[in-house]
Amino acid sequence: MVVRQTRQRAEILDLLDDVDEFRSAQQLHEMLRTRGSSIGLATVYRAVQSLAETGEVDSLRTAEGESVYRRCAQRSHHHHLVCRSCGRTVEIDAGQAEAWAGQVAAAHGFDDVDHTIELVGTCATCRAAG
Amino acid sequence: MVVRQTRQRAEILDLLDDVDEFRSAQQLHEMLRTRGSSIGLATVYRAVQSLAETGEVDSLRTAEGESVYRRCAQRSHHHHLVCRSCGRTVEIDAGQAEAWAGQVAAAHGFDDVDHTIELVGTCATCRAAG
DNA sequence: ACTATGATGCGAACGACTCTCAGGAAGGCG
DNA sequence: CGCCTTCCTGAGAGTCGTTCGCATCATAGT
Repeated sequence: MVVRQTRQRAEILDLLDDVDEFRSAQQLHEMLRTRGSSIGLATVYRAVQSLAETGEVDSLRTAEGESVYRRCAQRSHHHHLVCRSCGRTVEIDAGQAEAWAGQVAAAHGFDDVDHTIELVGTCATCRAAG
Repeated sequence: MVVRQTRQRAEILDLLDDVDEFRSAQQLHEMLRTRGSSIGLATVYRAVQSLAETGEVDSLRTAEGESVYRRCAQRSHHHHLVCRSCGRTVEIDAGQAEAWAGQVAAAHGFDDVDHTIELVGTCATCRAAG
């Protein structure tokens, strides 16, 4: 057996289905506690990490260095355009940017190149709201 | 007066001139101590932060969430291609990728878009070395 | 030189995250 | 259905990078 089906993992996946923004393990833990769950913080950290490893959730690091998680619609590789104000997230395909990255890397003799590409801006709604 | 010229800041800039790879505040502190400096860790953190704010050094976050700093040749905006093995760093211009980012953001109604674009790979030397 | 004010260095504090370990519960087996 | 192995859980302690508080120091304008 590889990954055991537990109440806690189910609770986390349920919660992530209800949330559209990237959330930290701490936020998820607090939200679950508020919902009446007795889940522990360490468990949230462990679950969210293993979910990220298997690709069931996406993770990235905020500018402050905190890891945040989100259940994305796209299961395949993609990137994000996040609103710095409300957290609204758009999943984007970065084919062009990745092609460019590959070229640049090859031009300098680099192999096995990983890329980090994330976009943060202010969405139309938040701009209108001031 | 805005930024005072101190022995410690000078030591840090001198050190950064001698180093080509991105280094953490802790590493810089240890290197300075080894060189005989009596500089404090907090001072290194403070100096390196303000230098990053004024653009005198570049900073980025490692996958582990640690902040690392480097004095780059290019003073203008640029990105990095870093060797995951030896830390060798190439400064790259990401005009294409940035244009793409601007388009994608505009297409989704986002404004004031910041981008994070970093490339990590294995350089030719390290690949040859196995 | 004199002084105002930013900078320093130390240790304590902080926050995100991980580890330890005893108890609990999946899930395969008979 | 009950048993047993093994993995998972929860609480608290610990780790690690970073920041804060504060007394002292030193830079740079007068």
